[in-house]
Amino acid sequence: MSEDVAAETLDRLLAVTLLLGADMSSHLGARGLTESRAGVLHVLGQSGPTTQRTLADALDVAPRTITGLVDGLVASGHVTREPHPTDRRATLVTPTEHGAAAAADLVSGRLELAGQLFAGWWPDRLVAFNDGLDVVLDTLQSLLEEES
Amino acid sequence: MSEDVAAETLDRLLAVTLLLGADMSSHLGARGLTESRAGVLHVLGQSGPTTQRTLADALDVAPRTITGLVDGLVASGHVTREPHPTDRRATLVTPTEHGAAAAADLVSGRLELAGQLFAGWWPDRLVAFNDGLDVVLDTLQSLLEEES
DNA sequence: TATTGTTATACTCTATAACTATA
DNA sequence: TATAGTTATAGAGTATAACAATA
Repeated sequence: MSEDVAAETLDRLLAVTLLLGADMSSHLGARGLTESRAGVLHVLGQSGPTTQRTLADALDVAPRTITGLVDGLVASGHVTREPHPTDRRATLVTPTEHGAAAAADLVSGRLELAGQLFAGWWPDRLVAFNDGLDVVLDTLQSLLEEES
Repeated sequence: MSEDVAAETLDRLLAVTLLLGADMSSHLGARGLTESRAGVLHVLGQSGPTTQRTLADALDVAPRTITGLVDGLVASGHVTREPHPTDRRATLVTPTEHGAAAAADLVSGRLELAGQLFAGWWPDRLVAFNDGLDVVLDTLQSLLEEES
């Protein structure tokens, strides 16, 4: 009985991830961004001009991948490559005005989405749902640590 | 105040989707499958031998994409291409024993994951969480319809 | 010797257009 | 004429290995 409900819940959770992903990437596409490139922009928005090596570590991705992502962001005018002031090996990736505006748009878009999703919820329900997500998050983290 | 909680909740939901995706694909990778190829196998498990055209419609993907996915599944021994008995244009994609076993494994793996995630939850909490997900699902569907 | 970022290469997924064989 | 599946081509993301320049 409870197992059926658990399976249903997982199904719903998976369906939510699908739709959430679709919604996010439709917003990104409208701004000429992809998910990975938006991730780079997001890190830049929080840390300011950043080394590609730092970006690779922050996004847990190979340095070569950052090269490609930054190539794309430079081509679309979201970002520039500047020489590092003290380390001549490194380059600093810096958002342009256009890129900073896009990053700000994404943040406000996420706030708007949060509002749309949870607007009609009375506080207790929202808090309970949030707690539930927290438990799921912890469990998933433990599971992933076990596997690795 | 409530807006902050909403934003936090969305953040947690996004974090859950990330970890869930990581967990799923680690299981898939262990079986030599990718997400899309597992989707093909899943459809085959439910419908039996299937035309590539039908697969493309079921997965909402271009026919050319199915060609690639089936190529991969044939190479990994999960699937065979058989001539269609009456329509010589079409090919029937059929799971091998290995493919059928992998599909069954994925189903039981998902049940196991559901158990691990929600095992310790008392029924009321699980039902409430499930209802919350349902609301989120409905809202997301309306949002996506608006956009398109 | 270690690190930064590159080129080279390869694999997966997706998509469009043009084409062949068949219905 | 329409359909099934293909080749051709392209772009996105990821990954490994080898390498140049610099620390």
